[in-house]
Amino acid sequence: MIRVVLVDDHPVVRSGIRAMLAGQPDVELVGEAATGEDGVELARRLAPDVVLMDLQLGAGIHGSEATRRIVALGGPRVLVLTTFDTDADILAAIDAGATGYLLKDAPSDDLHTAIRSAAAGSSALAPSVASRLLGRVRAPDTTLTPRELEVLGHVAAGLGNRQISREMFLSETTVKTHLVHIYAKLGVDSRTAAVAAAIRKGLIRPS
Amino acid sequence: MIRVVLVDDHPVVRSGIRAMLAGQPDVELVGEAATGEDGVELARRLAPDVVLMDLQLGAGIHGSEATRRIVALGGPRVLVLTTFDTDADILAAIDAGATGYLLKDAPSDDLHTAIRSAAAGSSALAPSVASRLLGRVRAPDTTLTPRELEVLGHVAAGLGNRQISREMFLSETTVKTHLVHIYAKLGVDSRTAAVAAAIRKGLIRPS
DNA sequence: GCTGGAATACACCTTTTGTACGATGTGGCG
DNA sequence: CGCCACATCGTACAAAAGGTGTATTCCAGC
Repeated sequence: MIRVVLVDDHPVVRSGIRAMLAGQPDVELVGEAATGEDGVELARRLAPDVVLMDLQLGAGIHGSEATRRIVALGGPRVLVLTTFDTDADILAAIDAGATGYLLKDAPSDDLHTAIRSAAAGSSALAPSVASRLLGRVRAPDTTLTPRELEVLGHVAAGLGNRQISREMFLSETTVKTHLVHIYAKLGVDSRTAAVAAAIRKGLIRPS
Repeated sequence: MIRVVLVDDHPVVRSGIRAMLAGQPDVELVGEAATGEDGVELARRLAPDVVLMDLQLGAGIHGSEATRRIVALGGPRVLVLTTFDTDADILAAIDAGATGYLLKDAPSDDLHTAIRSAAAGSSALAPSVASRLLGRVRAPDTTLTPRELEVLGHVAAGLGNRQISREMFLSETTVKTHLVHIYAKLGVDSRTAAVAAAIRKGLIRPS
């Protein structure tokens, strides 16, 4: 029997996960918490096999910080739950020692298999997302320089080259040069396509 | 018995709402949909009393657009589900005829009372949103036509005008005409700025 | 049966953007 | 020191996008 603790600030999500796990004979939901602090405390006290951790907790410590503390306990594996796979802090959670991550809109089968492989200690990420994550982390040359990222941010904000040049105290030519490099690295050939690609890869945050 | 249809792209959320409604004697969940299109179709066919509508649907039409179409049917009341009450498009949903809105992190009691008051025809707006509604002057026509939304979606995907024209079986000039209208409605003057504005207003999905 | 929005389409012109050559300076590193 | 990535600027040209004006069709609403 795999003992699971769930940490999520949304009652709806907790209820949904609870319902999804209810039908599983080899999984038992032993505790729920709405905040990171409570989650850490619960993990310490109940020593579950797996902790399902939401990243965007409304109040208190962030999910990745809670993950770090739970991993430090030594026992439980942490599976990160997140709404968007474009989320930049998935990497932070992995870095904090999360065993894997799951999209909240994943079908319930993915949830079950992910829990089981996490409990089994396999540090492999969920199959459906593993390739995407790996592709993002070690993609060929998607490493934009700081300056290029800055330019890309302004492009995504809808600024033209001249506006960007003024904003960054550059000549328009330099902005263009940066853009050429950005296009090459992202494999696109227009500013709008670059924004689309950057959002898809989580290089910039849409807001 | 209040008949309810649920529209949300997240299986976890659907499962959670379903579990929350299961214990209610006077509420019956008669249908679920994962996309706006399916939701509209379901509302048309089942003629429920209340439709629970998520705003951020992963693919297809936006929740506010689905709300508009369902309200146009005449029968069902639409109760909007949203993750953050800072969401800009709550107003769009209210404008589209939603009876009220509900935060996803609301306790289950709130959900039940909101459903009942929606079914009774009275609107359930949280104070914070109500005040913002009062303080806001009528936004100048940000309602894009379906065709314009379609064009905007392709623009956000990074396509050029010619590619869009081929994709939609149009002439390039027609695409341009649509874009001119889109720019006017969004208050911008370039395709990239339009994408930025559309993402900020939740008109299109980033990913 | 008229009005008006939506969708379609074109011409003409200006501005912006992308591309293709360059070029210089700086800082880190083997 | 020499190499290289990064950042900076230039000119010139081609392609794409944006701006303005006009026009037709269709369909819904008054």
